[in-house]
Amino acid sequence: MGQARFRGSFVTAAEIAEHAGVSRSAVSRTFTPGASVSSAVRARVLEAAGILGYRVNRLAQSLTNARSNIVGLVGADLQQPFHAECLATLSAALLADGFQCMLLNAANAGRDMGAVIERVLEYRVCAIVVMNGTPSSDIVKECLGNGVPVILVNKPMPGFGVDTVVTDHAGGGRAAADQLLAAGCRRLVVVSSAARTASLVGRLDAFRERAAEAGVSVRLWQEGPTDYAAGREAALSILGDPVDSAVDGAFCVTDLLALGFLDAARLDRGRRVPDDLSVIGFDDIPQAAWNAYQLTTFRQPVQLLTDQVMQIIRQRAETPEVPHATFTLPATLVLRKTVRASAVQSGPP
Amino acid sequence: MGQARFRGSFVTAAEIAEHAGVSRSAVSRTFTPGASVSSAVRARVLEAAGILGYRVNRLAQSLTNARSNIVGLVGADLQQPFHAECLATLSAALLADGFQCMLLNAANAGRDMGAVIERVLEYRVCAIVVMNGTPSSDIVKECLGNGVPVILVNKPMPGFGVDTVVTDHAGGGRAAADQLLAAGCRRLVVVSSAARTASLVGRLDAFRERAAEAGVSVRLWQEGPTDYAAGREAALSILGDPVDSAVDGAFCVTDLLALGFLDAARLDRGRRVPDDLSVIGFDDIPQAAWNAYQLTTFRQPVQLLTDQVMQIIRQRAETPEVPHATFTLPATLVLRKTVRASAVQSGPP
DNA sequence: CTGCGCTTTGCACACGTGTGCAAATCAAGG
DNA sequence: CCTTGATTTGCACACGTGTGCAAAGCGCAG
Repeated sequence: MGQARFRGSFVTAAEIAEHAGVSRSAVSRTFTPGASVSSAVRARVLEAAGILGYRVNRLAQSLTNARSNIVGLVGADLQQPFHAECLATLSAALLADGFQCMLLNAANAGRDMGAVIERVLEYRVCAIVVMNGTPSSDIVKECLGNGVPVILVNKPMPGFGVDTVVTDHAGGGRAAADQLLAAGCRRLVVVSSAARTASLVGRLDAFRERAAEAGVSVRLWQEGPTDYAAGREAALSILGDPVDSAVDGAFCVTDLLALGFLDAARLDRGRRVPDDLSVIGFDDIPQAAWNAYQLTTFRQPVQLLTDQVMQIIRQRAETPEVPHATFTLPATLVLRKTVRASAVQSGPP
Repeated sequence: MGQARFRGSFVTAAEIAEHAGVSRSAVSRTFTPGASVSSAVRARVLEAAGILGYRVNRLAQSLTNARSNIVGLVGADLQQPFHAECLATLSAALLADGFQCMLLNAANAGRDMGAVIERVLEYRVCAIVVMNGTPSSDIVKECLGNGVPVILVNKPMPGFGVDTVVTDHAGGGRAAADQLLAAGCRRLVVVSSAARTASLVGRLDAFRERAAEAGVSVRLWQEGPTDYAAGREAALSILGDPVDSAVDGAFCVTDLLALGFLDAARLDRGRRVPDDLSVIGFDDIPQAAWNAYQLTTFRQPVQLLTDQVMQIIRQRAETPEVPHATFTLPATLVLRKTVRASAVQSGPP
């Protein structure tokens, strides 16, 4: 390759044109699919581009289009298994479809998730996907006002002009109650966190409702963050309590909570799972399948969620005016070994 | 706010200028720190910008600078706990320092990690950070030729004009051997994967070397991927083998391997850890601290690695010509409960 | 050879911003 | 009032690209 590669700055189309003895337009057209260039010119341009190491400048390119093909990906707690899986899946899908993704880590942001969204707006992103967390309505309005579609994952904001892709949390919550009831559990507890997230509340409420229908009351735990340690705290407290310690079924609204709950129940409180106590989680993070846990849980359809998000992005790119919608995708039960087999369905007659 | 916010496209500086009755230069200078604008003009510009919802177009801005303040973040296996932690920490640090990060998920890329790097070069990134995986030397040369600094994490490429930030894998490997030997283990195994990554090999070789110095031979396992299931496979095979089943100390070069190894050793092969068998991991992923495992391991200094990366980026932004270097940061032993306490240091006389 | 239609090429403008340079304005001292 | 110096303002250009439009080239039938 040419020595020009080590000049310390990027090569422009004009330099390629000069080197190939053609006009700059010819260079531009060579790299524009469907443009009209003779094969002779195209060949000379490509040769020069190869020698000099030319790469089209997307910044300049996006300037004329008034929009880049960058998608802003907003999320918090990225190191958490479920969020990491969403991020990995989404970013892979975006790249595969020719988009670039800008990652907006709203970790230390707390309530000012808007601050990071504001910053990515400056890059004229063609869409913003909020993987978790709650953006303020002001910043959402600003995005929409600038023609940037906003796609929320697991965070319904009805009537806001956004597209929403959610797991059927309520369906999962109901099914969780059904499982525990079928397993014969009659002293139930639902373990959540202090975060009143729509997805967590959706699971929780549906669970309680179903249990109520069956005439079973449910102890409620909603304290601390949504992580392993909080799950442990819950189990230590509940199973150590003279009144509540008789619980025989726990629905933890998150796998992380469930795994912490399991560890404390077994190791600190001496419960046998599933013989003394059945436990169900939600998300199906990789760790739930580990042999030390074998957690029965509900799998969020991450791939389907991602596919739907991609479809919305493509859709809005060409037809921005299509009405906004909410897409609900089912959570599927993953039967492992933390729920007692119900006598009726597993035992032979 | 004004109705103009719902026009469906971005507002330009020219429109602000017209609305405020000033020149476009005045608008530009208002948003350029240190530029010369009277407070009266600035106030009118800011008011108009607030009403119309103006955001400077970074794409156009970067056009003149010939460089954006976007940093390319390249990595594979993003959903893996250690990589997710690196990603979360790095992206947070970049945002805090005023950079934007473009995420390049090389997941399905296999060997063509170069393809994603090529694409991000088109955005005139001001640096590329490779969190894991191995970029081809060609693509690295192209980055450097275009004046884009390349920073490799845990992946030394000496003599390539790149900056490198690595954990002291060899130091960790040696210390791991010391720990197991001090615990009285004499039949050692080191569990790795088929991936001959520099970091994994570094840990492995140092461990074997130290063991050899002590006159202890080490069984070597290097099969499959670097994940939980592979760790399980290793334990099932090794501890089921009539010859090798007497091993009493295992160094797994990754926590994921270690946790799989632990589960299979305890649950499938009936070993008591640490009484029958001591296990050490590497990385200190969050799951290693969970009560079901309490894995003794080595913590990679993710925050220090990140700090160092940020320092290099800032450094190269202002002084590109500074010589390239490799920064080695220590791994720290995290003592938990999977290594038998050595009689000499813990028992009273 | 001429005329016609199609393909290819180059010119010139647009995109939105930063900034050097000169003009204009302002403050202050004589 | 004038003069001097400092500050502010606007003009015009540059950044690198895509593309409409007209000119030019080419192939082919008449």
